[in-house]
Amino acid sequence: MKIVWELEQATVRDVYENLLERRKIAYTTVMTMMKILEQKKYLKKTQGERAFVYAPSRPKQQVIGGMVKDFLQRVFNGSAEPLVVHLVEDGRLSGKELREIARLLQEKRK
Amino acid sequence: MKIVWELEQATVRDVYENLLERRKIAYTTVMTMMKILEQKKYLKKTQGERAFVYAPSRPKQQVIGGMVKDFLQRVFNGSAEPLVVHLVEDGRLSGKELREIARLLQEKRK
DNA sequence: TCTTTCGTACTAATTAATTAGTATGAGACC
DNA sequence: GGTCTCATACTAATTAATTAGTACGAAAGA
Repeated sequence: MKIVWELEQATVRDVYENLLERRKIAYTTVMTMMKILEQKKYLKKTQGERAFVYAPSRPKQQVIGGMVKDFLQRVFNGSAEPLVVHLVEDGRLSGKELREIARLLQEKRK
Repeated sequence: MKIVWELEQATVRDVYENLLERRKIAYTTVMTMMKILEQKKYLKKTQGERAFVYAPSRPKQQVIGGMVKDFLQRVFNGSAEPLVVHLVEDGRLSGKELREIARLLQEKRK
């Protein structure tokens, strides 16, 4: 999905070649995965010049939102606050990021 | 794991009965799972009165931290800030929680 | 036209995760 | 001692996810 989001639209070959740079994988494997993503309605395909062209069928934000929600449910029983606390306290956020978040909160709380 | 964390320590039967309240599951299934968790070093067992008693072998914070890190890596390429932004903007946080987080940030940035 | 290349559909092998059955033994109970 | 309950070890069935092979057709190139 990440790759298709990145490219906005892509053929199996596009994704295959992109993935190959990072790991050994068969062309048909990519095809199968993309077909499944299509069945699950994450991608939609249209007939291209030669091969099918796949494009995301749901906004990335929505998909990611769902994943975050699932994770939250599974690990934190659905509540977001402990996760934020964890992230803030964990030291993985730079000073700059912390400032941005603080600013965001200001906005939000108006 | 959640159940063992909750109880601090538990036998297979404890966990089994706890789970049964929420869904149908076989005793031996729970046993198998706990054995695997033990192999993976999430639980350690000691001989109890009759059955083995299992206890967490790693701090909950550490385990959850690992899960958060994995999720972050997979979904956000490892950066925490976009996730926090997402959580804050998503409307799943109450006013009270937002205030707490703001306060936390104050602390942090000192 | 013949051969090579590319793409798809269909099928299948492999691996991992989940769930559970069976044999067996130790102790409790009568 | 015989039997019932509970626990474990070992094995296995089921399901889901991942990865890939094969057959075949279209079309591009020589």
